[in-house]
Amino acid sequence: MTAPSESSAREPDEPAPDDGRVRTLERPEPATAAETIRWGLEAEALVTVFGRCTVEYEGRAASELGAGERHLLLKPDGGALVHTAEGQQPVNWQPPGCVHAVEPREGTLEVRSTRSTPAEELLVSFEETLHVGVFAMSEPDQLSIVGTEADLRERLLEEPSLLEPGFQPLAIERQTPAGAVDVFGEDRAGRTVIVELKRRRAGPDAVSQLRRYVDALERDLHTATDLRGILVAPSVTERAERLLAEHGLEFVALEPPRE
Amino acid sequence: MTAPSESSAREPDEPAPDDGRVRTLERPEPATAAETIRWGLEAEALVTVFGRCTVEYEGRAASELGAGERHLLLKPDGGALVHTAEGQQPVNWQPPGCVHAVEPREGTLEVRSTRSTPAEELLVSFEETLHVGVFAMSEPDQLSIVGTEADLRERLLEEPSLLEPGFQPLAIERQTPAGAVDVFGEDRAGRTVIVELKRRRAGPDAVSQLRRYVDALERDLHTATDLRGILVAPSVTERAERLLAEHGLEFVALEPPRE
DNA sequence: CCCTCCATATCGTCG
DNA sequence: CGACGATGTGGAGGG
Repeated sequence: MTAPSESSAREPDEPAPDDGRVRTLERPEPATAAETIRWGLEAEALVTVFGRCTVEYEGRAASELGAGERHLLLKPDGGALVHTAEGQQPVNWQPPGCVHAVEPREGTLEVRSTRSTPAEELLVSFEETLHVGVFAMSEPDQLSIVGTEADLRERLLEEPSLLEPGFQPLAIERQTPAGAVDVFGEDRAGRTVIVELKRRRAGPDAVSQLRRYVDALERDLHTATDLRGILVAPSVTERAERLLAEHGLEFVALEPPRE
Repeated sequence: MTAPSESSAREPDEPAPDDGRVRTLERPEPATAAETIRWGLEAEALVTVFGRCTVEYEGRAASELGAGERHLLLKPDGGALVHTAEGQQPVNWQPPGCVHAVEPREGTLEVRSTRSTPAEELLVSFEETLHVGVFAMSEPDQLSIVGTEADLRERLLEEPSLLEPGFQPLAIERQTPAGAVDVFGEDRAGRTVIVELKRRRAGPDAVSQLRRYVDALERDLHTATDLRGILVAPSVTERAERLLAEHGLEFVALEPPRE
């Protein structure tokens, strides 16, 4: 890795400038790193550690990862993420709510994150600590998102004829012995209609889900003949389409709104 | 945020030491930041940007996020992750395979990640760039993990009597019109057995899946009476248990091995 | 807590 | 590239 311009010299352990929101260490000694990381976690900051490390996990499953350069993210809510060069998902992690413990140990820096229910532990051992970053975070801002299944449901409720002329929605999340139905209503002829919504192309799972609700409601209402199940999604896979036909279920193409 | 020890002064834009594996910038100008980030991406390094920014996404859905301090991770494989103080998941992201573009623009630093199929774009606009990090990553190391569904299957195949005395596995991933069956075999009486495995407590979804396979194979083999469907998992939920009973399916408790 | 289900799910594998 | 199912799925909402 060749730098694009000249680098200034700064001794190991010498902290980078602290403007009150960022603090960094370059190649710190384990003891120095541990002190700064603990301080950052105490201050509810986001802490990063980059270096050569091994990772061990034990809990719902168990895993081992040999030595390599990794990027560790410690969140103020107790979450931990270990990222490698590849993949959107962290190679190892710990969910929010964990307790982070940082200890220098035999020349290495050990970061241990633990929780109970379920009992889980993540251990990241840095044999080389190349960078520590402490970043002051702002209060969380609300993410606004459109194009979800809830948006698709709103679209259908605002314009029920998108399902078919004469459709009348009567309830959302109506309970059945098999779970809650997305949209429950009646068609023009007064027949009960059960709608299962999917925000994207639907597969066999979606059909099974719809089938469960229809079965449950047929048993519950003893009205086997006058019950329709309709899958609403942008499209269906071929196997899903066959499953729908086999069980007398229907499909209506509809996309979630984009605004 | 009060530092645990004295900070040295370093001017903005003055790069931190470059030992060939880490390079950082503190409070860089947008143009300087863009240059270093481009250089880092070019070098297949992992690049981080911390600062105050807004985030916009448009693609499979669409989202907006107001200004706040966030941590951006740009991966050499083309992935992007925007992390806030909270949550294990990034608040916004882009999967691997994207093209990252970095531009200074009207006093801000814009990072844009795009891909096609599906067409998606993520735009992170930093109104304040507080830190840039460039980290040289090692080649990926294999993660070894135990306790998966595959491990549970191996356990069952090595000791078929764990299902029941006399069980004989005949195939794994046997194809049916509804998909592949986890384990396919015969019981002591010569009846066909379909096994669906779950590494953790099983819910209604797992029962539906098993039911689909049993239905498909009954139609395919025309042997409605001599076909058994067995769900193998550490445990089942109450609703799943009722669904199993309703459809004449069975349950056997078994956990994935831990070593 | 458990249960249930959505997700810009992501990821691997297979056709 | 699409389909299909596993995931240490995570996260939200309800009981």
